[in-house]
Amino acid sequence: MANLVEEAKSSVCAIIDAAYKKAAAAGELPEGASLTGTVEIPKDTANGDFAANHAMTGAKALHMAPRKIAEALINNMELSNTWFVSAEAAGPGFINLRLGPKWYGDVLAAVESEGGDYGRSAGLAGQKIMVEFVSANPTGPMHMGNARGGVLGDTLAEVLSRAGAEVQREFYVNDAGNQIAKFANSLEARYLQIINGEDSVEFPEDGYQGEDIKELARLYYEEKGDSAATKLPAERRDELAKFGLDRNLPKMRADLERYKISYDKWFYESSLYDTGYVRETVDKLTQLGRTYSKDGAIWLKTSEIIGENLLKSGKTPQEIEKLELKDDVLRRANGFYTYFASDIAYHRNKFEERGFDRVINVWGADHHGHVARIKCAMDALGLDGEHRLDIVLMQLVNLMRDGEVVRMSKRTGKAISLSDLLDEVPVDAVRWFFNTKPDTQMDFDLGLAVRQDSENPVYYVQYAHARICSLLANLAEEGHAAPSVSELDPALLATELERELIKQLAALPDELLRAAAAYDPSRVNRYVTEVAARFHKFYNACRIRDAEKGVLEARLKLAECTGSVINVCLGIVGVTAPNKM
RNA sequence: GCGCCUGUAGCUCAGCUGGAUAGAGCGUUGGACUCCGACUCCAAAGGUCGCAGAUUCGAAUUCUGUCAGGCGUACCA
Repeated sequence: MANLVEEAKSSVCAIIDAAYKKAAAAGELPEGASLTGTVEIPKDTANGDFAANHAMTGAKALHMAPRKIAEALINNMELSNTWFVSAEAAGPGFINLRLGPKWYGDVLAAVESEGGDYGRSAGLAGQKIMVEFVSANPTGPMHMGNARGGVLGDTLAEVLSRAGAEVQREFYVNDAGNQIAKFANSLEARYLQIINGEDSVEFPEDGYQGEDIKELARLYYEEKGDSAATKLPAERRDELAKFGLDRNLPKMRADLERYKISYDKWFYESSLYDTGYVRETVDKLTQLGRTYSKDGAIWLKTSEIIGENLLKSGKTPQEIEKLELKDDVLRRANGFYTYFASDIAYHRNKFEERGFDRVINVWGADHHGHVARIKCAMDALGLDGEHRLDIVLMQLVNLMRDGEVVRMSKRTGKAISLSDLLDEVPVDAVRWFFNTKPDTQMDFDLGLAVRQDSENPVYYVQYAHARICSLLANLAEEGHAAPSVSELDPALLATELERELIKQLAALPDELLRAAAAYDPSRVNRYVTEVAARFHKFYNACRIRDAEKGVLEARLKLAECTGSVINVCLGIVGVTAPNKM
């Protein structure tokens, strides 16, 4: 679990701290101040491998010019027995330090010894986190939004896990409530139309228009004949809905599997009703004084709860007034609970019954009106939704065909489903493509996707991996195996390109921590693309086969470590790392 | 109206906790294997960081205002 970048940065701070004490003792700098600052990696390596700004931030406290402070610190700096070989003052007062061979060797040693676990850290150790994603409506096939959400959720979960958290992936099956009633009504209409003719039954106005509904009704008819036509409508609808879900859910599972997503748990909304948990949760809110009755319905005092939170965070009553907060119905006048009520119960279950410290939901941006409400409901239950429930809102995907937007609606019947997409575009390309920052809108042009061969950076990265594999295989045949790091002299990796590549390998642990902290797994794409780029540059400029034995082996080792890191990263994104292409 | 998200090169996007001359890919133009995989590499051209103020040694980054686009604002889910 080594993080050589972090360790080097702390080392810089310690070195500067020691230098300050020595300089103060020698009377070169005023005593009694504590020098703090940040250490960063300069864009331009002409400015060293690490740059510290301690002299600049300390200028006021020491009443001296930053540049003078930097010089005094450097004069009193002890670099022997550190990773660094030189330090110099630069620019307005930066202290720039340069790494020596030992550090580069230590990076390769970490990659070698940790292998597939390289990049893991303990930053989130002890945290039990749930990532709930996709949770597509089981009444129809999954669409492009689900495709994006699937990659985001799955990759985010992986990144959190590698940052040390205990992560569970969950799919919430909305197999209850109003949309299931609509599903049943639609199936019933199609079924009766098959038996009695198109015009015999009017299709429900808010029904699901899709071809898949007709298909399910047809399947049911083929299996059961017209036996259900004479049954009581309620019984018939229940049977049809069950039939539909029993076919849709396994298909979803299979599509997701093909997409390389597997869940730890499929959680059924209906179970919350079966056990009375929804009612109990609403009752609890009532006992807490957070509901009221009006027009025959039960309402949650959303505006009151959110208002209290905003007051605490420093908003004025006037500002809150302007937001025109509204309350929400939990139980309708007809006696049925709303989706909101069951969602509150579901989230309460995640925290109270299953003990997650943190819960992350990946939602489409069209659900964002729901975010504040569900958090506030958790607050009302004393579950601190504000801090423990995070919603990743993902902007929707515009599906394009021939430059025109295709509307993604289940009801138009024209939507391109996830399985259609995977028929047209390789899984590797789709997973890579959808692993982008959640909050940007994106267009997905099917025509473009098909010819996404050489244009897609995923192939660039995969090519680097294949190249490394074949290099290792070829040289092994010639009797050159990569030695263990302990057997090679890292000083032989002396060119700028080799060192740039090693520095990039060293950055993985930090990169994964940042991706986890920002809920932005797309950082892995950019990171590994840069690994591949630096490898290609190195490979192009540094011959391996014809080099002197020590150099050859050191470079071979570097290639092997690079391949290992690429393999780890592609694994996180869910993309294959081929040995040849 | 109100709220959330987004405006950086022709296109798609990076840009860390405010740091040094704002970067990459694609596209365009030109170049590099008799050589470990040319699905690669090198180079050039391309910028009012939406706009206007404020904060400070220093702003694409923070704050305020403003313009543009997306989404939301149901006894739907």
